Amino acid sequence: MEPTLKLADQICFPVYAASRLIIRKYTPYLDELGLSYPQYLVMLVLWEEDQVPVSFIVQKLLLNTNTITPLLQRLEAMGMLTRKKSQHDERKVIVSLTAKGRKLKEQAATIPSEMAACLLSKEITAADLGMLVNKLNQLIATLNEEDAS
Amino acid sequence: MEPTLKLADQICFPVYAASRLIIRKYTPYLDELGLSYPQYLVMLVLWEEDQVPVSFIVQKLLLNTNTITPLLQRLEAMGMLTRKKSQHDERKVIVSLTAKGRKLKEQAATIPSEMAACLLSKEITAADLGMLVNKLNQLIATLNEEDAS
DNA sequence: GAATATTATATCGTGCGCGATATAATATTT
DNA sequence: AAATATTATATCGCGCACGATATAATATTC
Repeated sequence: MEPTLKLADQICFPVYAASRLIIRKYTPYLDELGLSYPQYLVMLVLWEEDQVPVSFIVQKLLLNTNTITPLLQRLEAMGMLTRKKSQHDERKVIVSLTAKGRKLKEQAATIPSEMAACLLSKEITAADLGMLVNKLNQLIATLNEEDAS
Repeated sequence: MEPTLKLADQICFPVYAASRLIIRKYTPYLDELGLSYPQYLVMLVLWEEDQVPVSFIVQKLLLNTNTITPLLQRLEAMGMLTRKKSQHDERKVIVSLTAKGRKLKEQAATIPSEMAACLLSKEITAADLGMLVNKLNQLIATLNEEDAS
């Protein structure tokens, strides 16, 4: 398929639109937790691994500190986490969940399966979704390694 | 694959991250045109069909007027388009390209193939991209029709 | 045809995303 | 060990996205 200036032909727009629509679909569930979508992503990272430097979250979410720092400051103000300078290297800031932040994981436990149900349809099976995740992760890897150079 | 609270397992994050990384990759090309990515999308719509109401662009890009109106105002200030009330229905605002806006299409003509080249790799073929576009469009259709209800 | 509902667009406030820049701490070089 | 470079995080400014609300024009109902 020769790429053209038509909206539907390009990969960029479907990915961009799907991202926004999926996030919209998450919103009612996340409202119950009092989290925005990016805040939810930060919590997902910390629920997997706690007491990590800011750089770890930056790397996982493929965002920069100019986005992550304000996000963490808001989550700190909400009482979900703490930010404290590392003793070994005072440049690093270690992010740790509070009890409240850890507790929230239980409340979030049902979200993934509820969301998966929202995305399935006659045209999109669970296998399709798995394949999509797979190919998108390869695409991300390609785009990300070029960045490093 | 049973959905879990792990970042990598869910569809949401890969789509979100891929969207941002693809847009980042567009940026140097769009800088030459003096356009942001959302502004580029508006121009893509108008290059396909000119003299359309705001609602047409809203529908094509799956955005709302609270995003589109300021976007159009900036593009108008840049001299790319004009906004004029419809004579038949004064609620509608008709968006039309200026000569400058039409002219920009020529300069943008090389972007799609340049971008496609950026996204291809050992792991991602042109056929993969085609399939991705296809499945994402189905996903968008599913998410969008539920909205309408 | 006056009252009400609907439609189309605009405005406002908040939280991202990100390029550019700043700052402070550690590493490296000389 | 003083000068320089690098690393880790933070700040600033601007343009999206979007929920909530406003406003004006047309349609519909009574």
